[in-house]
Amino acid sequence: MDAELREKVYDFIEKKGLRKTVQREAIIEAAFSTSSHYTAEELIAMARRIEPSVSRATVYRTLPLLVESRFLKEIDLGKDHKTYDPNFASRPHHNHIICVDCHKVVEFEDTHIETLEDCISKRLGFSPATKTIRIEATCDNLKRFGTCKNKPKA
Amino acid sequence: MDAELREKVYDFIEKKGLRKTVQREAIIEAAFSTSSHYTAEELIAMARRIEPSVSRATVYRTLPLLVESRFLKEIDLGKDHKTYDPNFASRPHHNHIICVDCHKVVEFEDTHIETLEDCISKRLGFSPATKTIRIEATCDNLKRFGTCKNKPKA
DNA sequence: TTAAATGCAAATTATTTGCAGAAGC
DNA sequence: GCTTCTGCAAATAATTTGCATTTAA
Repeated sequence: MDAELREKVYDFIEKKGLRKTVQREAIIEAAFSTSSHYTAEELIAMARRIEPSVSRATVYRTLPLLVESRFLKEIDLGKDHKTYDPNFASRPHHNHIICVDCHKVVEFEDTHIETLEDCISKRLGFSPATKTIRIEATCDNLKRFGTCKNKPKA
Repeated sequence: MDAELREKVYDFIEKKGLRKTVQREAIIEAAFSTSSHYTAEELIAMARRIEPSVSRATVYRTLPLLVESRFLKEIDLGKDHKTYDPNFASRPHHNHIICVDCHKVVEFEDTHIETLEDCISKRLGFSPATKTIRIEATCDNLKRFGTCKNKPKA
């Protein structure tokens, strides 16, 4: 986990008047030591590798805190469960494109989209805040081979 | 409900080899007789006003069919439940901007965004399909008055 | 010392499913 | 008549919560 980020996260914790517990430390460490997206359940497993006493409840209670801190973001990949993306600390403006078939997710940034969204928000009488763009598309594998690697049987 | 749309929906039903039942008719009628977004639970209530025998299970079984037909779309408003938007039949390319505080939702269309997304998709090796844009922002009421009408107490 | 945080297990909420009877084609 | 659909009620899955206990500050 990036040292600078770690410091920022603990600053946030402290400013909120929250306590530094071994469980929270483990969860934070786990949450930001990967660049992969994960579910709450997966984070429990990762945190327990660092500190086995971490309970499901504590992870579920810590996740909203991290989301509130803005270092972690809840993203919608169209699944039944929430997915978390730890990469907003380093790239606050990225978006996701998802293959409708193999569910491959690619992150991207684009300044034009940023600008455009600002314009649109203002035009509609809003002050832009968080933006979520999700493009669902067909990846090249599907186009070329009629199927992609991980295409579910369904 | 728009007559043209009704015909298209029943075409879809028929092409899939599905049967036309009173319950399905009521659900379809309810689903497309409003331009408001709704939850499954709300659709149950609306459909029952037309045909009281409609059960929860049938609504939950019919919703994925309508989504598959592309006339209804599941949208993510950041709630714990799914939200459905019946306006994609008339405006297939619209997007949503949501006030982070009062949860007001405004629909908008923008050709530039369309174009930009096509470019981005292709650049990343995808063929554009469904696009979801959700902008979370602060609405003017909040900016002006420090609060918006429906701001939850939380 | 004392308020906040934890683990556990039970509760909640949205959604899904098995099954026996009803109904479309 | 043969399937597909339906309602019901029970099952599931993700997440939340109450409470007694532990722990950080």
